Amino acid sequence: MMEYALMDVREVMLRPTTKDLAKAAGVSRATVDRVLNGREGVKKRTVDRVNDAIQELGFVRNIQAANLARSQRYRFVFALPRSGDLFLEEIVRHIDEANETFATDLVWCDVVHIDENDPHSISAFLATLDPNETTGVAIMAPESPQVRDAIFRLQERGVAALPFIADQSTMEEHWVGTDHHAAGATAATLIGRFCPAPEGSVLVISESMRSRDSLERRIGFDAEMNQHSPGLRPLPSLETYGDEERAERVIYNSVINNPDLVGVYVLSSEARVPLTILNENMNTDHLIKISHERTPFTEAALRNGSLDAVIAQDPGHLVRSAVRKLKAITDKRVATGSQERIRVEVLLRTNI
Amino acid sequence: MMEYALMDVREVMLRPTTKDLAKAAGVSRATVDRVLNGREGVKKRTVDRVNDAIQELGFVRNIQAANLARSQRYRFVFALPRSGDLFLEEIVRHIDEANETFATDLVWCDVVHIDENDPHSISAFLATLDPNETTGVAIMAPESPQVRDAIFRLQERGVAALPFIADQSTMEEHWVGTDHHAAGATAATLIGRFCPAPEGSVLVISESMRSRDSLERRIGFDAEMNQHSPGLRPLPSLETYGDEERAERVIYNSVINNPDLVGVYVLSSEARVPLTILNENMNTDHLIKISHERTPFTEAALRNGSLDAVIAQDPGHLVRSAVRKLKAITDKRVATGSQERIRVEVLLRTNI
DNA sequence: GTCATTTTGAGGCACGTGCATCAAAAATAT
DNA sequence: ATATTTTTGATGCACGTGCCTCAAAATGAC
Repeated sequence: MMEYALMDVREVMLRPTTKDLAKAAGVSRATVDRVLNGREGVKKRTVDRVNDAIQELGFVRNIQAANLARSQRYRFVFALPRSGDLFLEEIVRHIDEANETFATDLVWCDVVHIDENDPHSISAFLATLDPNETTGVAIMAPESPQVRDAIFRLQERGVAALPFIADQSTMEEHWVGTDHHAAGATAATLIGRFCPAPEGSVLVISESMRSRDSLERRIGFDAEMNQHSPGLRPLPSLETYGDEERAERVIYNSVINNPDLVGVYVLSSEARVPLTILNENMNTDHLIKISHERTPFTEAALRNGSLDAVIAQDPGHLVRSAVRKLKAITDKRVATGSQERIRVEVLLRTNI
Repeated sequence: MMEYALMDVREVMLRPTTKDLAKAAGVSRATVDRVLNGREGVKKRTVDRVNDAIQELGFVRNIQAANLARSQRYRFVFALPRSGDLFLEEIVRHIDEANETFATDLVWCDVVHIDENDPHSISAFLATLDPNETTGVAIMAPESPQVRDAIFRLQERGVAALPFIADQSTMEEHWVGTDHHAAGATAATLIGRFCPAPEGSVLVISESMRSRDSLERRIGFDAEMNQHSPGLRPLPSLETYGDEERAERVIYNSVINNPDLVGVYVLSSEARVPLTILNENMNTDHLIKISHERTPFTEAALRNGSLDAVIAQDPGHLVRSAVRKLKAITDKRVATGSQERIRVEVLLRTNI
């Protein structure tokens, strides 16, 4: 067949340079430079001529060379909540890994811990960032007017900003995270299909229902339950507020008061506390249990069967996607492609 | 709290250059160049001194600058089977997308179709590749001595080679794909848990069982079934050989002869033919059906409920990982990090 | 027309590395 | 010691772009 013989003998198509652009547009390299970098003092007619030439030649700026020329380095800050959360630990671990992955791209990331419940201090922190030493910030913080304004001012000063995992509704084009509604719905699908009996009530446990992602997961969960598992009855969300004693009390009460319990959905990213309570103090082997995020704890729980499924977002992917997006913003590119969509992953014992 | 005030005031740590290296090692830049690029005629003592300095300074070569200097470009070839397979079409689509994603890295990928069943022609094709115009090849072809040897000769000529999706057992360090055993086991887990009844037989359909991945999936599937769903009885694999008439005949017979059928597992990446046969000609709504790979067909089937789950590997991720690995081999780096592990994904209606 | 102003061109250095040449120094052989 | 060979240094250009300066040309105002 030898079909490969028909392959394009690709004459080594060199990419056009600014020199080629200048020649094609009939201007000097200095003018090309002025247009490319948006400098003042170029007549509209000339700008158009250059842009036409860009189109015609399919010119793409060689970013490596540009970065070299201006010794550009990227220094990104991840502003994360201070917390013992295992999921956050994973995130930090992957930021370290990203520092190796992106070393050749001259990217360096630092982690700074913020007080997620104090919008004022977050805003103050963002105000301290100097565009000369910080290229961009990935911010994981709940929405608030102060934070929103601080992000806005940050961008005006020329620092790229990107909501990270927790979303800021004002800038939905730019953010990194999963579709919480779909995640909740997927938890519902799994509980619905894993339950041997079509009837019973389902416990929903969360650290808090104040954040937008918790609410959206809950809405997705309920919608899916109602529509496809009408026999199952999701109970009102139990909130633990990160307090173990309180968690133990409310969970215990709820299990006692709902003898028809068939499943448990731990909605927040910290699954260890509620699951430990359920497994150690009560006989809940027969319950279908689903939680969020891959951590050493949830992995072990999947393996030993005390957890039936985990809905996860890949922390490494989240971090890398954030870095790529911040880099794209800095380079004034559009971060493109399916690569930046964070999947709602389903983890079972067999595909950890 | 102002914890951020404690943050490292990072004096803009510039990465050391070859100049710094030369000074630290007490040699000239020319000698540093000789050592870095493994040229002849440098005394062992001097080589050691330079390497010590590299360690000490933590020198990392600036690949962008290096590529610029030698106008390096990467041209990779994806050698894929010729076929109307929807999964392959997705792969090709993502190669196109990767050409945009990696444009700024001076990477270009071409697709070449090979005859997967003719090792001789594959070997002949690989022999035509000129290192001057082809930097590396991702090869999706079943194992065979001819192909193995051709890959070996290719590498000797200085062309990077990477088994793609289909694995070559001789080079397991370098390959891109999923753990087939885990994929099969995951299919078994899902069928086991989705089935309302704990008893019955399960149909396993494949285009062919000659390839290693099919065998491994089957082994993983059976092992998981035996251990965790002892009541379910997986039937011997039905092979369609890509022949629709044959497929219709064998599937029809199997459904008739096994009235206790509770589930179907379509093992190969082409799910359209068997699923269409099942859905159109027989009443199989009550069966749990699972297949592989995300394609427009499987997506639609998940949405309309005619398919219960899809075990998938992200085609975009596969392609990008292959590109990154080929690039790393070319740059003589080690492709590092969790990023290169291809996950066994579970797709349900709610997380497509 | 002259003058001021805006727009453009020409040229050069820098970024960090690869690669080449030629001379100087050091090591080794005779 | 001298001749030969091996090892090292000095230097310079190239890659594609950013950024700077100074002069030339074009344009507009009067």
